[in-house]
Amino acid sequence: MNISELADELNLSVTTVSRALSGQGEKYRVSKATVQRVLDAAEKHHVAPDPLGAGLQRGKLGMVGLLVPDITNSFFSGLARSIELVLRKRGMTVQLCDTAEDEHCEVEVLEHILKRRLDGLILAPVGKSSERLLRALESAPFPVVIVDRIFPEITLPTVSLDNEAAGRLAAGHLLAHGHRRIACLRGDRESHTDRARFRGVQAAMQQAGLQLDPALVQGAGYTRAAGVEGAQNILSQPHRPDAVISLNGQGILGILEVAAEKNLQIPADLSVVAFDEQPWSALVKPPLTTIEQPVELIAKKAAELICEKISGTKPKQRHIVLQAVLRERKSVA
Amino acid sequence: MNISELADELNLSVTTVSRALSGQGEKYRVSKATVQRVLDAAEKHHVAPDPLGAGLQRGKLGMVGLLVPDITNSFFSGLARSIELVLRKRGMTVQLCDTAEDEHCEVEVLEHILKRRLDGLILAPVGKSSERLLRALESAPFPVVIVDRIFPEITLPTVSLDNEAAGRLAAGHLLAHGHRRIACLRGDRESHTDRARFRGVQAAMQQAGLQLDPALVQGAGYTRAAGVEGAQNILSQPHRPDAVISLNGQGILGILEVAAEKNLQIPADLSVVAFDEQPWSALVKPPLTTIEQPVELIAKKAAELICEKISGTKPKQRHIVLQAVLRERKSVA
DNA sequence: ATGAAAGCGCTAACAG
DNA sequence: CTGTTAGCGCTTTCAT
Repeated sequence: MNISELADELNLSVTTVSRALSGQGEKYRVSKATVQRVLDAAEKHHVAPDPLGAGLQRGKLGMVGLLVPDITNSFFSGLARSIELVLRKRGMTVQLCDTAEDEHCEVEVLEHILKRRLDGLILAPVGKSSERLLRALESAPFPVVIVDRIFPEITLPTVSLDNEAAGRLAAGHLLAHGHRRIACLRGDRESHTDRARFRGVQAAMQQAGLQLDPALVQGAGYTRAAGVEGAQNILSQPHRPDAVISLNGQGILGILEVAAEKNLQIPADLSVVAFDEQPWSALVKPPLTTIEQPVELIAKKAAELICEKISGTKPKQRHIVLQAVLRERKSVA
Repeated sequence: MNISELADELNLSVTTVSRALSGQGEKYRVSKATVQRVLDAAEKHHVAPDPLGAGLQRGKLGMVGLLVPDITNSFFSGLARSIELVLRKRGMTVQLCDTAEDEHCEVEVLEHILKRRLDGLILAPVGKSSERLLRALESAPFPVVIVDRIFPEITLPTVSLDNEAAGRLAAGHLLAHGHRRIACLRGDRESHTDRARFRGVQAAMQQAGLQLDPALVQGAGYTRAAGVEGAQNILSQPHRPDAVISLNGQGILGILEVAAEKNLQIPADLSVVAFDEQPWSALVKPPLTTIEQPVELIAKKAAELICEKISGTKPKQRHIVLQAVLRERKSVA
């Protein structure tokens, strides 16, 4: 049953029913009594305005897309959860797409999504800024907000971490503990995020009058396999580091795996700081010292930003930058 | 630009353009040349049929809902990832909802979702089968498939684990290693899934002429907090168990946390088998022996089932039951 | 091989 | 305070 059948049943016009149901009764001066009558009948018959019809008419569907590189990564699943919650409260729904950390897949999905009708898109890019991606983004017929992995070419609104500060935080902590030979497991080096974090690490080192040994800078990508390979490279060096920073959440999996293989004790043989707090960070032995991103806040800001863009309000800030926090546990000695 | 503007530009009717674009050119005998001309122009102008218009006309939107209790739980994020992938390949999109393991929230979201237009819904229920839930489900105007946590009252198609066999597998493994005093960290006891797993454990014990000590059966819920509390209860018993089974993926977090607090060595002081494989299962010390669900297969089956139901094909089986696998590592001695 | 026209369910401008 | 009507963009009969 749809609202026009409901209207028939109540001997009202669709218009009135529509107005009552959409909460515009007040505005159009529908009598309180009528509104209530409509509401009751709608409740009774489980009738609600069909979003397709409404969407077609209004040019909006009440749905925003969420494109993430890997929903399996707890950072992104946390993000998804919070974003969905915020948007649901505002009566919007979320369409999920996972690009499997694959640049090619990302562009394809994006091009596909842009043709479909969405009110907005929150995009956590794979990291690289291919020309095709940028072109696809430019031609988006709806607002787009970028989270997490940003790149400078982009003029779209972004919500991201102060990655450079976070990098400094991680390296600074290690330096404060007297470590000098510090390794760095990077993610995708074309990614602005990774570069900023790395810059932060370098800056902290330089400030201490030190330099990173290039042989100890490894890793290329955000997959688990990439993490393992990078860790492998780092920990196979003849002159082993006494500390390592994982610049992304997947990397730590590689470090732990390889360290276990090589029977390296953490933190006795190797101190570790890992980006991204995970459900199990505190549970491994030793509990991991991490750089925690304010996931919920990022999600909230992104959701708010996209809502503002959708409703046409000029957002106060176009680029929101948030600070990470050091969660000190036992993996650094 | 929409297809009728495209039609104008090509001096064709919307009809023809629509037919060409939807691949029905053949069927309606649109000339090859015309089809190509339309395709080219569409490509050039980034035009595709608006799904809202098409959806309204056809009564389908090409979107299925996915309702999970906790996208942050790696079982569900794995599920989401695979489901989304399968459905995307079929040209469908996924609407994600997270019910935060909350029964109340689940019903609310569900009632809301049922009013909106979806082609189908894949539901991983919170676990309990409230009357309101069942009623909401019955009145669904589109096909629904239940995954993971099923309950007997339900007549809808389901994809789930052979939970009883999985329970037997876990307990059997412990018994084979000579453990006699076995504890069990349960999830939500009103959940059929939890009960089936528990039944399996009991069955294996009985077969060995043993019985579970009721004091060693703890836990109530699928949240992390519930896991911690249950583990607390189990490990504070005067007569401590020599082994424990976590009947769900969150529980193991509690066990590890409490075991660490109490300075219990695994597996020396306590052997552990945990349901659900996690990205970090192999990385903790000691690496965890787990009961692994075939997540991808579950996802694939569920996606296929919902597609069959949507397209009206009679599915071969209504209830698909899959087997878990024991992943033996080092947490049992 | 192509087109005209109806209608999917809704909202909003325009009456009254 | 309520109703009439047009039209959102599309697919699909029915015509030609």
